[in-house]
Amino acid sequence: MRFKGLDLNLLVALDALMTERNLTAAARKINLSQPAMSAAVARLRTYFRDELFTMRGRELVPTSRAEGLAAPIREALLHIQLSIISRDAFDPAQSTRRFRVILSDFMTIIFFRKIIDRIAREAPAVRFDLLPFSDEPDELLRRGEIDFLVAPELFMSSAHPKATLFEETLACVGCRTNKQLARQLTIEGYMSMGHVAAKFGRALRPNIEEWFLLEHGLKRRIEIVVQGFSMIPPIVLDTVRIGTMPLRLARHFEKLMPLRVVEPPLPLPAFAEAIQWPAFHNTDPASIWMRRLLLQEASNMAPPGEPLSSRRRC
DNA sequence: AAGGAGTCACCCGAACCTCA
DNA sequence: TGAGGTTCGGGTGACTCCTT
Repeated sequence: MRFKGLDLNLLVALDALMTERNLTAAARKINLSQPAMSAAVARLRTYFRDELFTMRGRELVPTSRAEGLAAPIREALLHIQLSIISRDAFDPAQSTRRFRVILSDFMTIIFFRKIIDRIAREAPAVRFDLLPFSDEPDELLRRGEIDFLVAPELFMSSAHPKATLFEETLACVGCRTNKQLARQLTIEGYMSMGHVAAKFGRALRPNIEEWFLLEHGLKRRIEIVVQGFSMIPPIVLDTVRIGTMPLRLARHFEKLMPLRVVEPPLPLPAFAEAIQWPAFHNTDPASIWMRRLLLQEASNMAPPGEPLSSRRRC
């Protein structure tokens, strides 16, 4: 059977080959034998009039034509999966769905813990893979390899739908023994101290205060870079270093260790945390259910604690 | 009945490992 | 360090089965 001259099964084979980059593994993935997969590759080569894959040592390397075909094929297969195969109504109490979510340590501790507690009650068999920041979350959303990206809205592209969760502000933290934090923190004091800065992903992307400082031509002395905000409090303890982190997370750690949380001497902008999901999940009942739950919990978020002075919205 | 696609068995080349 | 054996992975031929 052919669709416009193309055997659609070949698209499944091509998708598996692009994922596995190994003919035998790709064959196993879609329940074919290795020779059958080899024959499928031959038919793909004939149809597309391109080598599609070449051998480099033991690695199967896609040609640019194969790279170009990969994304539309992935999207088409995901669309079939969501609109034809998984059309059953979503029942949270029975579902064994696994949600793959990229989010920061801040959002895991302050927000997602509540989600996990609630889901344990309402959907006990639902599972989560909470993943660290990737340098290409857009690509992962497009390929359907993650269900949600949870991040500051200003870092999100317009390529996928998104919704705002809640607003957050930044605070400076240091050890309670740090005398410079006992009085109001000045810009001079801020710039004179060593900083512990959180950066994300393999490319160590700067966070919001970094953007703000760069924009205003300010350069602080970063002595230690950590992969996540939750590393800042233990690193500044018993030192004269300071760090800048989300206020709610700072308040959380203030209860656990001798920290001092102070207002930054700069008008660091507040920022909105948001969720983003693949566009083809718009009608996926499980995704809709999860979005509703995330937004409900976000609207119930308590304010971050002692109000700091008013700030600009980012 | 014919043709296409599957499996099985085997071949070949590249990479890796071992040992003199 | 290089030769030879081993392993891994893709390709091919013969045969079978299924669909048209």
